[in-house]
Amino acid sequence: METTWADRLRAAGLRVTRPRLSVLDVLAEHPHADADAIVTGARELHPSLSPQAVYGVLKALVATGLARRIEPAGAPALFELRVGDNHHHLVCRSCGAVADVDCAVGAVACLTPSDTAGFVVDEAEVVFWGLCRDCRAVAPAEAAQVPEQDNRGGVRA
Amino acid sequence: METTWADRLRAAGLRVTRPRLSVLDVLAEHPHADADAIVTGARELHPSLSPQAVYGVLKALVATGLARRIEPAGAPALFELRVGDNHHHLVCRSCGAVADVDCAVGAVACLTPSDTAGFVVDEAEVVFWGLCRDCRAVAPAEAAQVPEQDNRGGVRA
DNA sequence: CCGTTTTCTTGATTCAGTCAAATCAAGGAC
DNA sequence: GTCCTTGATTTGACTGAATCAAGAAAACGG
Repeated sequence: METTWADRLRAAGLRVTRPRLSVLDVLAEHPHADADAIVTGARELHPSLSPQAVYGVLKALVATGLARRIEPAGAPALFELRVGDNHHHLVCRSCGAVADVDCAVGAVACLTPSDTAGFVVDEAEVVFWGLCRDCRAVAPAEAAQVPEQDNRGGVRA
Repeated sequence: METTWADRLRAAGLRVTRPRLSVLDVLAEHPHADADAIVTGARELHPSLSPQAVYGVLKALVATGLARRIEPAGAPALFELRVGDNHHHLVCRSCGAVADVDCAVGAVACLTPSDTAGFVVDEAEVVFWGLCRDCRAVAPAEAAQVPEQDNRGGVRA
């Protein structure tokens, strides 16, 4: 990695602090971590780190575009460092695992709703819901009737 | 409307109760109401209605497929009665207004991510973010730099 | 090394939503 | 029509994510 996290923080007009580097480190290792996981992970590098500090750091990172916040329905917010590359997400209904997926073929069509109802659209967010490989393996029978999580609606395949 | 709400409740195996009819009434009038708005609205028809009752009713409606729950990032959950017609949503970053949008041309492509990473996808959820007509009119200057809500990331148009 | 400014810490608070026990009503049986 | 069983609602306490505020600490330009 040529540009260090410290460089990127400075470039974004943020001071380089230990909590911020710790959080960035955790995010680099766990690309879709929630605030709690980040606190736990970052404490290995900076034991005195408080949850509020993490929230503050994440807010700063998101505000400056270094990180992105994603909020899957029914789960705490997740944070990721992949920004500006137009990717979407696969979310497992069972375990909540998240995987990145590059813009699908035909994605451009997604950006042009048939009727914008007067809205000026600046972003299209796509979330694919399903079961990850592990959860399929663990509970293939329950796959048809996902427990506690049906009827989120939307486009059915 | 030929089939009444009472009929639909019975068809779904649910008892016909005043709280449920009140909630359905409010949802019919406000197609994207949050729990709080539903409580307020339903109390005009049934003053003693408690918030927990509304949560219970909504849970039952969602579980039986009579209603759908949508959870825009950063806002309380909304509920709607349009189910099973594969529509998506336009959400205003400024005021939170939600509008329905029928499946865009090319929507089928949305259901086929280029790489599913081992997931079995059963649903694709699409949310279009932008500014509604009213908010554009009120604050055309702030439109470029949306207050308190930037960097949600995703596909940029 | 010092001072200013940003950032972090500590603690309290909000808000959406859930859980559990007790009461009450819907709708079938009689 | 009345009783009874089951399911729904009420009441109240509780969880968990996230935010706010005030003081302490650290970053970094001079």
